Amino acid sequence: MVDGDETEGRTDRPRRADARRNQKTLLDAAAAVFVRSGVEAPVRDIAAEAGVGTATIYRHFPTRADLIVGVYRHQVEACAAAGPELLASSPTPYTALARWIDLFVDFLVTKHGLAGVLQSDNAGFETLHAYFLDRLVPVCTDLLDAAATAGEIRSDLSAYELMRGVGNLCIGAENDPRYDARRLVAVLVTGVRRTE
Amino acid sequence: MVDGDETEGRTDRPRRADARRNQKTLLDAAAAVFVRSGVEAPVRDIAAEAGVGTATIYRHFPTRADLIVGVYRHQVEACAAAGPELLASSPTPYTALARWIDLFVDFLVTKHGLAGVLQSDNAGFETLHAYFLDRLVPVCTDLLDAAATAGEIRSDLSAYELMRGVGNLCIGAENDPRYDARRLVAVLVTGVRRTE
DNA sequence: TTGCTAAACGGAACATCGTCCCGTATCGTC
DNA sequence: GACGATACGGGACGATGTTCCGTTTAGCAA
Repeated sequence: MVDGDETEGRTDRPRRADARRNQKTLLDAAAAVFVRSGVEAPVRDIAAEAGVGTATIYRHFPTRADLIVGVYRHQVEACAAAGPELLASSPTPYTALARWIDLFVDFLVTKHGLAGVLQSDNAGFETLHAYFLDRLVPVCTDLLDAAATAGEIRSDLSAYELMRGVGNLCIGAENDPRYDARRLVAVLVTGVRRTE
Repeated sequence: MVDGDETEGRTDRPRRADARRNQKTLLDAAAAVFVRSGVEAPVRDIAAEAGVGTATIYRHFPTRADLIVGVYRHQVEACAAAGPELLASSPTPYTALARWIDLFVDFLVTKHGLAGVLQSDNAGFETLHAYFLDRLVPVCTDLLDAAATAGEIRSDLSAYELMRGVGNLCIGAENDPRYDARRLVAVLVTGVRRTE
């Protein structure tokens, strides 16, 4: 697999050196602005931070989703990789599932507004939604299946639904001291446990 | 309590007859547009539907939140009123809680985008958030307290958190057949049950 | 080294949307 | 019927996403 090839419709490696440099600059700038102003920061702000024109952003990242994916890809991949590891190292599959979801929640709540935009019905974010799903749902499915096989959890819940639920619970968690997304997710995860 | 007086900073009854008529017209138009295009429909669309200028909307409803509250007030009030009734008519407080939450979820998932906007960190929606909270959190608190007193549920969860969690789970539920908010909420509610 | 071309760039231009302003029309009263 | 306060409409303004187009530049070849 060539380096520039990412997920399906993704931006590939530009031919010219300056363009490659700019792509990196943009990712760094976007990361900085995302931390400061959230993932919905104006395109102009990101362009200014990077010291480039707005069109340059659109050339490298046709949609904001592509930019977000670019910025967070490594962490998403790490999360995906953690699934099998946890399954191997945890006492029971259910424990692995719970720990993995904790990881996912930690990731989401530290990214300003990411959970919200993940669920936004705004056009142009399907790519983002799709990337997260493609990458993480299979991992979650494995964890879920293992726990179900072990008889630890109810089996009428799909990984997709669980992940959507967890993601939704993380929305708006970063700026409300009265709302602790981690606790709510813990309650949800308790709820998937087989009750008998 | 006088009719025109609503929740705190709310719009009061206009003096002139045409203005009163317009207020009603606007509520009807907004309701229609909300159904068609969701609660985030452009102000201009609502104005067009009502056959008035955009300024007229702002005069009657300074923020979009005021308009949304106006449209859904009756249903929110009904939901609030249902709390004590369910508590009286249900076999156990936990059952009442579960049923009441079902009611709330039914309300949310049938209103395009309402759950999303309820949780939007967008300025101008605090009024909406506040109205829902002021009206429903006390009701939920009573149900929660009753169930906690009966020893049916864990007691480390506030009504605020629970309602936020339920609201979040309803986000984006209307246009995704793979995601059943009701089921996820049911899982969450199962999770609050005392497990032992 | 120099010259050429495609790639890449920047910023202005355009579209959309929320919000506000101001000149005009209308209601309700005297 | 006239007058003043109330309400109205639509255009103006600012912010933001997106696209267009004239200009610059990297990379290659002569």
